[in-house]
Amino acid sequence: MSSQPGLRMTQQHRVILEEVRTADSHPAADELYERVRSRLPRLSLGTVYRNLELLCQQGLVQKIELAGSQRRFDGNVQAHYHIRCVRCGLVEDLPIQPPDGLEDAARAATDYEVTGHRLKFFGICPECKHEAHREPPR
Amino acid sequence: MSSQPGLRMTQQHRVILEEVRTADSHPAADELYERVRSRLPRLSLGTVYRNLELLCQQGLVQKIELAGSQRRFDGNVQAHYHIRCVRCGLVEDLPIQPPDGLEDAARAATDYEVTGHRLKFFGICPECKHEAHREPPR
DNA sequence: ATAACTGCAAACGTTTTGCCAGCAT
DNA sequence: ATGCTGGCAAAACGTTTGCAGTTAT
Repeated sequence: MSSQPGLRMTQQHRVILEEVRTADSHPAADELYERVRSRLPRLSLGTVYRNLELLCQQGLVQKIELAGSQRRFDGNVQAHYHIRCVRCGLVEDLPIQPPDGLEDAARAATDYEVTGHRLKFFGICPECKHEAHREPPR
Repeated sequence: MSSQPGLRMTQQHRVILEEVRTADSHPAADELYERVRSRLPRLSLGTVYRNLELLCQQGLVQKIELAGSQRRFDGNVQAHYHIRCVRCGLVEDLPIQPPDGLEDAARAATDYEVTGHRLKFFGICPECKHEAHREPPR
């Protein structure tokens, strides 16, 4: 891997990637920071952000954009959708197929050169359904 | 309108709503701040945020979440999708229908109580297609 | 009198940046 | 020697909050 000119695969780079990939939830930068710090205690938060940005550019990690709250990251770069619990903020993968002809419908409706889409569902996770009353995410 | 107990329709409230609705693009809070300030020069940015929050709660305005950049607001609260230009950041409405059975497919794939979804397309707007090289959004 | 709202400024949390040292090439 | 990278700390950014004064009920 890492074939771009002048790109070094450092320890930090590798460990951060490993941790995004092994995280069960879709971690935010500061959660990742904690996780990686247990392996590289001198790591700085700035480095986490810098490396996540690099990993995204290399297509090894995906940003999950949800403005207003924190950005989250996903080590699974296959096309897939997410569902987010509106109570606790948890984000999970949702293994469903892209609807047929979705982007074609978009192309028919606009002059944009359509390059992709993002589909996110909202709902209440099983745990929150049962724990009736909880603190909202933020 | 405005029938909740203890909710006042102030000048700021009304003008902010008018400006979200008349804005051609989907404005961010600070763009709105500028627009409204040309009509109410002493208005503060805090008031813009507070009123946008109220307007969202009343269902008169919709937040468009795109983390990493700013939050944007939409005076059109009908169900509709958006397309965003990956070069210049412009957000426009996209008048297509929700795919049939989309949320049902999600329900089948998860234990969440699915309450909604958000679908956003990405692409390159006609203007950017022609102006070949431009500054990226941020 | 009470409660809702405003302007202003300070505080907040997240992300980005500048700087200098270290290390791989 | 060069240049990418890291740690650290400061800055920047968008957003929220506390406060004191104002206005409508």
